[in-house]
Amino acid sequence: MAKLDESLLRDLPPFSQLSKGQIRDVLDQASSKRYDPEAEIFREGYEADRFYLLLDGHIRVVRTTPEGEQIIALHIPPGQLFGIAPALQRDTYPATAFTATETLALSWPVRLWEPFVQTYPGFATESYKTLGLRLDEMQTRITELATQAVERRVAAALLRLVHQSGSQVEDGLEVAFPITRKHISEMTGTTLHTVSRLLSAWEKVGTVKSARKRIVVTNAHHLSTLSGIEC
Amino acid sequence: MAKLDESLLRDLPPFSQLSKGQIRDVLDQASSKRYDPEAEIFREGYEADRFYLLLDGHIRVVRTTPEGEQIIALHIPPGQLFGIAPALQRDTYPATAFTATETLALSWPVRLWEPFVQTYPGFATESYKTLGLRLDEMQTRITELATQAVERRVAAALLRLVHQSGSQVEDGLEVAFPITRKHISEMTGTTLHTVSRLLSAWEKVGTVKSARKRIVVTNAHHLSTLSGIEC
DNA sequence: GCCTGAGTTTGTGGTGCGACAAAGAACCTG
DNA sequence: CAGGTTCTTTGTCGCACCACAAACTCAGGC
Repeated sequence: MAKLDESLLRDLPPFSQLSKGQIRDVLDQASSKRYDPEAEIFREGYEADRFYLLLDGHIRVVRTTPEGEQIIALHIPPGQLFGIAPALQRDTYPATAFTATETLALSWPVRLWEPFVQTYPGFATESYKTLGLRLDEMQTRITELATQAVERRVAAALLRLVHQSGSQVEDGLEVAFPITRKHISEMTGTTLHTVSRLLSAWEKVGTVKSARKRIVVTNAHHLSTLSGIEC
Repeated sequence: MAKLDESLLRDLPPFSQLSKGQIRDVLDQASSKRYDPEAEIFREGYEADRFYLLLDGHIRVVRTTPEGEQIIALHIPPGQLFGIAPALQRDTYPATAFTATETLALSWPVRLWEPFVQTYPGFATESYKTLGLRLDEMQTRITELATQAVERRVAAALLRLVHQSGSQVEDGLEVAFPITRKHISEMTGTTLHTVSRLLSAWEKVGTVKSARKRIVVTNAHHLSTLSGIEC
């Protein structure tokens, strides 16, 4: 296990209200692990024995249909808790977590969830707030899938990506991790072919720039207009 | 306010572990209200000032798109908490709640949520378990919307309806509240026309019986096969 | 460098399902 | 029971999008 520094947690919402000693305690009980890109952290349906905090990197949380198609439920940016099945009294993970990049994460055994909630001020509040945001986003995606055309859904997905995990680059906002046309199709319920066509069209009118596994949004306003979302 | 009897809560999961005195306290702080069918209980975007327990009747939780289309997020069967925005640190309701039938519900001001969680054994556990189930269902619906054809989605929606709120009748399981083709289309992301055609076809082969606002599933197995869900 | 595989682009055709339309059936009110 | 409203059924048409197919491009390994 890597040596852990208190400053790792000091500024992260679930732990920001804790004293130095409390942070020390939290860290003492954590396991730290580094993952290669495209590694599996936990798997859908398996015993939910730990919960996680993403320190560095990006995570894709994925569900697989009976037919073997994958759909992306969620992206986790650094600093967030994930795999928090215990918060919802689940004993198996409802989805599979893959790393999108090289990744560093802490984890704790589920039996510590309750003590954390009871003991640490702000931990419960922040955890449940995160859950609320995710629920909200899922509801929004359901609404989009149920009512809107592919172009709007892809535009909305791109906006969310750069909003949640975008890094400022010279000519716009870039998705902060490698992402393929296939991945985007798995977020929006379409095919990689359709996504490719949309990106090509948008590139022609200067809305995005893309390369292999990289996407830069150069005109977020245009996507806003297309998707009906303000940003 | 109606007179409240302790037996109302004794057998409901969030309160089942409470003593008589505790139940008394919970009831003393509750407001009880009766609603007509198709009444609005709370509205999306408005201040989330109370949380609710459905004693009798059925609730539809609905989201409205910018274009004014409605999509049904959730059905609440009797005995469940709803409008539990405070559990997720939200200060506005993320959706609107309509009654599907005549309805009786209790409610409490949000400031009591935290005390309930802290004080009453089992309350937090049961509330968060419910939330987990809803999250799971939403994830399943996203997956369906993203990958499956209309027929499968409608079959799956019907199965979920009779599973969660079905009442045994002579020739099968009947959806326990009035429901139109339009409502089903708003659960599955299609049009009432397509739903009508599907129900007609299924009626012809003896899978369902339907009348105005009523649906009876007479052959759940057939729907299972269509939807790929076991029931 | 060359080779292989993964990711992307673009074309062509077919179709599931939405859009539009219109009429019928059941219920509600006075 | 007349008249309106709400819910349902059924038809026809068009097209957005998927399925299939093939070629192109880039990155990494040997």
